[in-house]
Amino acid sequence: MRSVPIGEAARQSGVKVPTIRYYEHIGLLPAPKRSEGNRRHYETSDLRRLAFIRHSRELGFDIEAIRTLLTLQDNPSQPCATADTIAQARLADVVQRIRSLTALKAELELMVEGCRHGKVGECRVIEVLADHSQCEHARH
Amino acid sequence: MRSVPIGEAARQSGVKVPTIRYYEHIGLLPAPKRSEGNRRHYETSDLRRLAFIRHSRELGFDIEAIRTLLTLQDNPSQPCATADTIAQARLADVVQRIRSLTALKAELELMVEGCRHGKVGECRVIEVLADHSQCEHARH
DNA sequence: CTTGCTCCTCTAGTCGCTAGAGAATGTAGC
DNA sequence: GCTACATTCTCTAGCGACTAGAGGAGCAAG
Repeated sequence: MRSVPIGEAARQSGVKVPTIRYYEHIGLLPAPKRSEGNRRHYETSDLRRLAFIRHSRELGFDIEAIRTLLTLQDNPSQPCATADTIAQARLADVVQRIRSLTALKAELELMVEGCRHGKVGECRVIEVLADHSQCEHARH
Repeated sequence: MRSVPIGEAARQSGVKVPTIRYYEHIGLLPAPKRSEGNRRHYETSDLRRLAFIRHSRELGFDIEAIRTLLTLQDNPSQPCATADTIAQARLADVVQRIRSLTALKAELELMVEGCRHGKVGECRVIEVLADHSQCEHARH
């Protein structure tokens, strides 16, 4: 149980097999040792790195950001300003996204509520889509 | 001023020139008339359709949904159940997205707040990324 | 008639995977 | 050993919704 094949790594990390290979391909995950039959075998350190990547992706960091964060993790004596900046940028992005989605939600709700389930010709959904000015309150 | 070239259509609609051509290419926007010099010229009806597409994209509908919505708009005597269903599905999606982004926001805030701006080795940002269990409260 | 803008078509690239083909390897039961 | 099946391998191509760039033609003003 020192090292596990890719399927087991996938199971443990929650990252799909082709995605793990993809991460190796783009240089995010180091190429692991191979068995005699040319199969990848992952050590605990690889699995940790994979978990880091997965968690970062879940939080919405893009691959380049993760690349930077991993490099930082590999150099623990550096100042963490870069990591902080990346996280803050991501936070700002999330906040912005929530804002615009909330505006969207209000508008979609109005559309859906306004629909009287009759003919398309009188449908508020279609009407609003055709005429942006009908929903100026939530500017987007 | 009956019909306008593609640049002007872009300006009026807020859709970029290559995107307008792309919409034509995928059959979302009908191919407009051409001038002698082979330039596209858009009528008011094209501009209306383009505005519809743009507004729909802003609201996050995907191209296939917009294709359906446009077909509905072209047939106003049909029942609008389909339009309603599409809008409701989109609303449900937005609501879900807001939920998960809000959880994410909480987590990113904790990370960023926890960062003491020292070395990477003690940085909470990196630490949390490496260890998902440190943020179980917001399950994602 | 030249300058500079707009427009044309076409191909290829973006991001982060995902799907599928076709072949080899590993494992469990008989 | 042999067979069946699961897992793995490499490779290429596709997804959505554009975006970028090459290389060329048209057009309006000075």
